[in-house]
This record gives sequence, C-alpha cells and structure tokens, in this order.
Amino acid sequence: MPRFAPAATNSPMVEALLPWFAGAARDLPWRPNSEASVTPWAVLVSEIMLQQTPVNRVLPVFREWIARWPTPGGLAAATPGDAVRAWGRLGYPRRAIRLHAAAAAITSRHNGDVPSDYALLRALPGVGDYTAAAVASFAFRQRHAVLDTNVRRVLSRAVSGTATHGRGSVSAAERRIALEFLPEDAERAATVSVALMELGALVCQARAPSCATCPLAASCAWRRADYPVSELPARPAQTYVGTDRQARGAILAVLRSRTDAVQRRELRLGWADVAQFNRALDGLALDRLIEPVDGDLFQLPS
DNA sequence: TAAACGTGGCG
DNA sequence: TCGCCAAGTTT
Repeated sequence: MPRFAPAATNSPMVEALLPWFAGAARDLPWRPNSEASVTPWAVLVSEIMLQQTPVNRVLPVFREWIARWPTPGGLAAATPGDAVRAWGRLGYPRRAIRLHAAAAAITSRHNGDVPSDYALLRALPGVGDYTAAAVASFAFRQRHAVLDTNVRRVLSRAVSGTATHGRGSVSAAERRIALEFLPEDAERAATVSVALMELGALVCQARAPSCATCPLAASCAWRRADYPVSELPARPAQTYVGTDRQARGAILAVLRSRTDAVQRRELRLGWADVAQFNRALDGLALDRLIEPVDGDLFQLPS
C-alpha cells in the first residue's frame, strides 16, 4: 500500500474535511497557527485544562498559566498550592494537582522535556488515553486515534450512522473506525484529528448539528439514514447543588482567597450539614488538594 | 464498570 | 427555570 494513500473508504470525507478546517479553524493559542510559539508543554497544559471544560473558560487561565510557567521545570518549582490557586474556578481542581505532579515527573524523568512517546505521556499523572494521543498528535505530529467526545460523536454519526457514541470507554470498534479514517501520513493524520475535533465543536454539535454547513453532509451516514435518534437512555442527572462536590468547591474557594491557613471552624461557617462538611474536608485532604496544619488549621498544599 | 470529580453557559 | 453539556481520568 502506498504510504501516502489515504484510507480509500473515507477518502472523500477527508478530502472535504481538510479544506473546511483550513477555512474555519479557530486561532487558538495552543495551535501551531497561533502567533506565539507553541511548545509541547503548552499543548499538554491546554489538553489538561480542556478536559470537560469549554474553550472560552480555558483561554484566560491558559494564557496566565503559560506566561507564569512557560516550562515544566517552572511549574515543578512552584508549590502544588500555587497551581491550585492559579487554576482558579476552572473546575475539577485535582487536574491542577496532577498537572503539577506531571511537571515534576517531566523534570525528573525526562530532563524537563515533555516526552513525545505515547506510552511515556500516558504514564504521566492526569494523562489518560485521550490526552496522550492528543499531545503526541498535535505537538509531535504523530498518527494516533484521538478519541475525545467530539471525534466520537462525529465518527459515530458520519461513519456509523448512529446518533450517539457509547457513554463509557472507547470500544474496539470505535478505535478501528478512527484509525481507518486517518490518512497514513502522520502529519496529515494529526491535522485530520484536530479537524474532526473542530468539526464536532463548531458544526456537528451534540444538541444542534448544523448539517447545512457541514462539509461531510454529502457522505454522512447519519444524514443518509434520516437522523435516527439515540437508543441510549438519557444520562443520569448531573446534580450539583447540595452535593459533596459543591461542599468541596466552597471550601477550596475560601482557601484560594487566603494566603494563610484557615481554621476548620471558619471553613464550616454557613454549612448546615456538618457530616457533609467533614466528608468534603477529609476528601480534599486525601486528594492532597488541601493540607492540614497543626490539626485544626487548613491551607493549600505547600 | 460505575461513580466520583467543578463550574458555568446556554436553549 | 433547569436540565444538558463541555478537548476525561482515576479508582
């Protein structure tokens, strides 16, 4: 097989996707077409921040973060608490702890350079299959199946003709379809991956796909099948108010606003459910998101 | 494998 | 108003 031949089956889709991406791609600061030089470290930081988090909320935190810690060594030299504070209200703050731990691992194990190898990336704290594939693809231009929620949805619709992808882990079938979709050439495959993500984010959206402007509409299996609806039951309600998660968030918000340690009693102010407060506090300490000092004082980790 | 894990914008 | 959803990972 010629090395540069795209997979024959999906070639028309790739041929339509790439020109669309060239014209529609957003100029995001972690992309190579942005003005600043984009390091593998910046790509890694962006991917961690973008986990379950909209682009618009990531942008300001990312800029601040990269300006302050332009290298893994810089972040590794800071405290975990500095990372949690700089994370602000991005959500899932243990990502900040894990990113800090990843920076330390990169510094000690990889001489301060973000590794390009998928397995080495995957071994870093907070880096799962998606993030390892994304960094290897986008920063190092390798050929990997980059299966985030956007790509899964786009391929599920366009190739398989089904309304939704599975909610759980990526299936072997999904991975095979994704790999078959990618051109053999690694550089081109990396661009296809980011283009699929962009298409899912801007056009083939979860709730309101804009098929009228979709470059894949002509060959889309879902459209051809007249948009069959999802067979999956609705996902369980995502409650937040009144949960332990909210309690953890509130405690952390107080500690982020302080430079010194805070009394347990003060953190508990306004919290009617003492058992829940205690669960939240203990959980945060267990996750190393906060640190007990002298028994009844708590602070961000030093 | 399912559940836990933040936060906020949007229809 | 409120449920859905957003570039997942870990245990």
